[in-house]
Amino acid sequence: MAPPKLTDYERERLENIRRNNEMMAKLKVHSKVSELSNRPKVVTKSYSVKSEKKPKTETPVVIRRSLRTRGIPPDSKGLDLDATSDSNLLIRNSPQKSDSLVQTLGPIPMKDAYRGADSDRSFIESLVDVSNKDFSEEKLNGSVKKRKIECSLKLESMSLDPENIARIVPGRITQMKFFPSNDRKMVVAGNKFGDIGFWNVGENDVFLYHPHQAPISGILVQPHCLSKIYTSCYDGLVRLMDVEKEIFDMVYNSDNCIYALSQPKNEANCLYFAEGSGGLTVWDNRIGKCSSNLDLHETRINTIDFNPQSSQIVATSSSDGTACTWDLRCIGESKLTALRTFARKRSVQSAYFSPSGCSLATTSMDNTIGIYSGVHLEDETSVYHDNQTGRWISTFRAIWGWDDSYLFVGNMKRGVDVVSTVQRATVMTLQSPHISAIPCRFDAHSSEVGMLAGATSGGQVYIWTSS
DNA sequence: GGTGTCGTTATCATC
DNA sequence: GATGATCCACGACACC
Repeated sequence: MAPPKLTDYERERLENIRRNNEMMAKLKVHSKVSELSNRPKVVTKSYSVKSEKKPKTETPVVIRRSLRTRGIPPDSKGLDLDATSDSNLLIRNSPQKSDSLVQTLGPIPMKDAYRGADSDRSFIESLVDVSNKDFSEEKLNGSVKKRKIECSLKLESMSLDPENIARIVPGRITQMKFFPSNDRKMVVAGNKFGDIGFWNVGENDVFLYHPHQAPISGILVQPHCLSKIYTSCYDGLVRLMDVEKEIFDMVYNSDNCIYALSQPKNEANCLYFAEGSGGLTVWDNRIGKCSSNLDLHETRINTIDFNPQSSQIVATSSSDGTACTWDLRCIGESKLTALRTFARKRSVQSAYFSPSGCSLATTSMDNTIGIYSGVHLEDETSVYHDNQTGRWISTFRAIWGWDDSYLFVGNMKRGVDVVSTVQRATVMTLQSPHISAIPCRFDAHSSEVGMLAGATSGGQVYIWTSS
């Protein structure tokens, strides 16, 4: 088959991509964190390219738009799996679709997605090893053991060791998670370009992959099999990174953006993702199909969170200005109605259940953090918090710590505000001279009390620890 | 009510 | 230290 004819514009962009890839290789994305952290000043300076000319453009952002949003009637021919003829793919700043730049549908070998200069073999083998080890121990101890956390967090003891700072991906981090492992302190982060980076906290190596073409909207490390990691993306795809098979498999492909990804505890068979304008899609892995497609909100759903005590109860937050709780047992009814609706004055960026499942915390663009408690979450408290992040910083989302006492949320002065649910106020701010940007996305380690990861729009991850 | 435009915000590489 | 590029979040506003 003859190669597609390219316009000057497309040739220029391909050349940019090639230069970009060369730069990433020379940068040694598989880099030494020590090089970053040994600097006398803040670590953000460390990603600069020494004697390298940076390409002007990054990998193009492929945006999917639904037929509905483009005012086109539904396609009667169904999904066209030939990427080169997929008219739903638009390249930003490009007036026409480009055959060479559209995303790959189907599985991508990890070796093709890898962006590091050195081999990722050690990373792959260690992840497979630790996954098997964790799984065997779990089987020995009786499966699905719920790990009880003795929570005795002293906020004052939380500190930021410069060794625990790394730039994991280029550009803005949109999602970041700890591996749900008791002994492994591994962080995985996704950025706006569709990259996924891995960092073993404290170690030197960072491993970067490029499985998606647009902002990463969800990362799910399977708790009972750490070598399987689901990712969702604005490009409309859900992928499964299977480290044993060494591929990024394609699970789901949509014309709509996917804004969030979630899964109930101990329920590996189903995936829930926020699709398009207010939709919640339920994907059943056993049959490889959607089992439900629910229209829950007027506009995009930003987060999906399951109640830790009841996997049938889920909370959604939406840009329509509400957070809602839902009972999925009623999913068969003609129209699912919310158990409760929590109305805010502006869009709601997150709604998370507390570790006990007894409270719900929302973060909204109306500059509040809402805390709901009581048997039916009827008791409402609003704590003022400046959530005006603008377009360059990922929106703030207050997360719970290791019990129902505290919430952690970034602030515009490069600190981490700690909100006490008892005092109903911000009681402390974690700060450090080592922080060079605003930490906007957070995750609390599942078993290590006091280990909190914060991610920035510059690709850095900061790990606070408690002594 | 729907659509389009614009202002706001921070980070980082380059000069 | 100053400057320019970034660009898919959101809300205000104008216009139809």
